[in-house]
Amino acid sequence: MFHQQDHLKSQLQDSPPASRQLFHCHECGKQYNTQLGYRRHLVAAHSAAAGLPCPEGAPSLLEHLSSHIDRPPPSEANASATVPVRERKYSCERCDRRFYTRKDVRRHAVVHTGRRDFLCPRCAQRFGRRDHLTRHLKKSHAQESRLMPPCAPSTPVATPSPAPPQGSVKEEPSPVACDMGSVSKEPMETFSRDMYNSYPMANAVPGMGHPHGLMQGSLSSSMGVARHMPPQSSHPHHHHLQPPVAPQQQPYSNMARYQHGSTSYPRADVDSFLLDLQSAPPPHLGAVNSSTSTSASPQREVPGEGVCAGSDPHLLSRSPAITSTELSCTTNMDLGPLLGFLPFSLPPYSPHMGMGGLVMSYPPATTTTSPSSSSTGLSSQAPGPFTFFQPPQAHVPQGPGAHNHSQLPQAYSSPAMSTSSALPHYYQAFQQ
DNA sequence: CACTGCCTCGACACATGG
DNA sequence: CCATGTGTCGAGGCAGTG
Repeated sequence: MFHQQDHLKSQLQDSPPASRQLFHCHECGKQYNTQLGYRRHLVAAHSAAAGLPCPEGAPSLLEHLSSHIDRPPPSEANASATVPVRERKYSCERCDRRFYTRKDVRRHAVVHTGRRDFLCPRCAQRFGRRDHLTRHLKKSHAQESRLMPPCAPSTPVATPSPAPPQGSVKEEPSPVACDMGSVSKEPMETFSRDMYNSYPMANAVPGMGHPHGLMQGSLSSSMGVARHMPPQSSHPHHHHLQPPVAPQQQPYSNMARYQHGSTSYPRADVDSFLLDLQSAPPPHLGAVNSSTSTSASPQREVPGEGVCAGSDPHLLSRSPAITSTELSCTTNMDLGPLLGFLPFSLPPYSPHMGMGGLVMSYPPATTTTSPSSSSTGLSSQAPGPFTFFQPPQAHVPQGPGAHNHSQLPQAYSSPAMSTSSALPHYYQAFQQ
């Protein structure tokens, strides 16, 4: 019936996934980065010409589809005679929404909890579901991912963590999922895991209202990305581990988290977050130790990370100090060692730095002039923990083009060195 | 049955041109 | 300023797998 859709379907199947493929409109030659964009174009521009109009007279595809609501598909019309009509017999206790399966209800719970345990290692954006993060990585960071050297999946390096990755909390998926371990089928994903694994982050702080909402620290570690606690948490622990970053960096990382504030984050959430920025206490490792040692388990990500770290030449080439730190981090949350190995002193805490979330920053020099500093292409994007922690002086405002954007994940670029063109508008809004 | 991931749609934000 | 086009994300449906 919908020739265009069939066409699209076949085209999608032919297209390699996980890459930023283009969707070409054979009618007008237009290209789209997303399937949705292409489909919308088809519906809007070629539906009439292609004979898409529904036989029933629906003016648009969407309207046509809506006409089928509560009606079995034509192909199943006959079968429906013998198959009882499905009903949404599982309802959400908090909103009375109904679903076809219980797992859908559980997954739906995230809507109420507001938890966003899946953090993008590249832009610090958070997602409530793993598949959302996966999709985000594929869509938004596909190109960056391709620069990453594939992580040998068959190279078992790290000792699998005994702790089940996500099992503790079923109703509310633990942040652990961030390890992306199960998603590591592509270079990009491999990179993600690397990001997660380098350093454990301070996690749940007692009384923070995030019992299991541990931001598996590993993620932010190598990337220097702050693993933000869910909005509910009024005391982000990420400030426990505060790398010396330019004042603007933190706002940026936080900002990324709220880039879709209007829809993704309730106003209150944003407000509370801003409050955190202003009231965040100086990094305090002690708090981290005491609070994290019993809670969550950043270690959970260890397995995935270990694998990557072990198989990734880039990671192997890192400083031994880092390696040892990582190892220690995998077993406990004591961040003392973590900070101890830092080659530089942490900058004095400043409210302007916001919650000390770890923020990844690319050293202007290394990222722009020596992408090959490390043995792998990944180096240019994931130069290693040390490179992410830039001495304050490194963040000197630079003119546009001061660094090569094509080789860097824009999101990771230090705001200080980022030009207005390097970041989406909503990112820029946070750079003030 | 639970977990995972893909597909799809709706909503929103942003960019651009009139 | 507004309309339009496009990209992205939240969320639900559902199939595959163990």
